[in-house]
Amino acid sequence: MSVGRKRSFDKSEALDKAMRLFWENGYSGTSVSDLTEQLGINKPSLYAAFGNKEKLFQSALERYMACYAAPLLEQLTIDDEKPLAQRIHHYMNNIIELVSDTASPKGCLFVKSSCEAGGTGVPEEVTQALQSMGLATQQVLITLFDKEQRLGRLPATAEPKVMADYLMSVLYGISVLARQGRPKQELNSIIEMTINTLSLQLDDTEVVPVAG
Amino acid sequence: MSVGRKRSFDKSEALDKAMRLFWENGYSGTSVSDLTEQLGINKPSLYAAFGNKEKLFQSALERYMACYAAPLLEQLTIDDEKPLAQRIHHYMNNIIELVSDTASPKGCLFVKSSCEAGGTGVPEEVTQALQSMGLATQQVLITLFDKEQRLGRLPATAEPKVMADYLMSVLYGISVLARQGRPKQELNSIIEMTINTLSLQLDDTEVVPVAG
DNA sequence: TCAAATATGTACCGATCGGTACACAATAAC
DNA sequence: GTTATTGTGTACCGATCGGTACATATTTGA
Repeated sequence: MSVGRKRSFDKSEALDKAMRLFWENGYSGTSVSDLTEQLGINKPSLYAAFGNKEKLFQSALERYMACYAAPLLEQLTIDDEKPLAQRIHHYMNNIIELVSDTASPKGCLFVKSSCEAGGTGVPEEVTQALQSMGLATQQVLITLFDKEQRLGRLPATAEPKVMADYLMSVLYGISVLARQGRPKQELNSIIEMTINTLSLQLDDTEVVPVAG
Repeated sequence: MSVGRKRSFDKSEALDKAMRLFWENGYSGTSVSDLTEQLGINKPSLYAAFGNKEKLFQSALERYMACYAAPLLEQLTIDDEKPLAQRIHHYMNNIIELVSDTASPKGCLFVKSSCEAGGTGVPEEVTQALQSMGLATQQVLITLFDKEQRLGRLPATAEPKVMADYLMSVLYGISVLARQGRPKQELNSIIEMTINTLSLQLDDTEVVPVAG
């Protein structure tokens, strides 16, 4: 065992509470006093356990991606016996559940943080971490579409990168709408149109408008 | 004429600078000292001219919507001799120019503020104003699609509200991607897929040319 | 039992926060 | 000129910011 006094709080639970605070109020909108009050611990304990406000935010962000975003993305890429359109539909449904869940703050912590980042209010390292996460997600989607294309499930004319960016933009937009308070039902109707677009890329027999 | 000493600065120019500061750093990320320093005026002058930080932000937000968002939306709804798909393509192009303009902060002030709002860091009145603005924009788009449908340019099965929400989600997502630093060229490719989706609603059989 | 190591609680640090009191400067009506 | 009115500049307010010094409380290893 380790030497010294035992920590009197659950570090994982504390990190979860911190994540939700940042999720609700953002990086600049969440003070260290807010955190210590909500986590039920003192400042020295917080700084000893998590470093400082910036590192705590980084940890909270990583927890969010690992616990919320990554599992959905993994399910999308792994479960490959079902048709791609069906998996994307399911994926988008899960995202909408996440960003409009009444038990959590509205919207997506990653999208919210990405919008807040870039200015002087957010440390440069955080901005860079967010950018890396965004590009990593994009790469996963590109790899997915690329694989489907190699398997002959997408026409040779399909562009995996464009499809990935398109899907991300719709999902990001849905997160913003959810943050604005739009009900889940309204967001769900957006899925259908998106699937239609991607279905065009999935099936050649559909009518595909071509620029001319 | 009015009595008293003349204001030594241009109120409109000052509001423009304030808007850009909020656009770059957000509401919580922008301090009154940041504002006075950038605007080149003293605190009492700022408070006399704009009330307080919250009212200044409201004014900056209204200026943004009036000078940037509204003109593009108006052009979309007024210029009705061209095909709808073409007008939407042009509208989305304009939005991308706006959110990735090198002369302004990346992204959209409205989207950024909407994501920041909802928590304790942003005054309740600001959150409500943002919500109203979002619903107003949605209503303009719904009215547009509704009108096109009544004119027989959209099939009776089209759902104006769903189309409006879909378009807004893509545009919001594009703003987030722009804030993350994605280059303009990558964002432009998203337009094509979106137009394809909306073209399905426009015409089931005819090929709709998509010109840049 | 005692020393080393780690956590907690209090109390505090300098800096900055949003906002203002007050003296003074400028302008217009009389 | 006088007076009323309005903007400017300085200097400051209490509150809060992120962060820490230090004494005390536990815990393990020796």
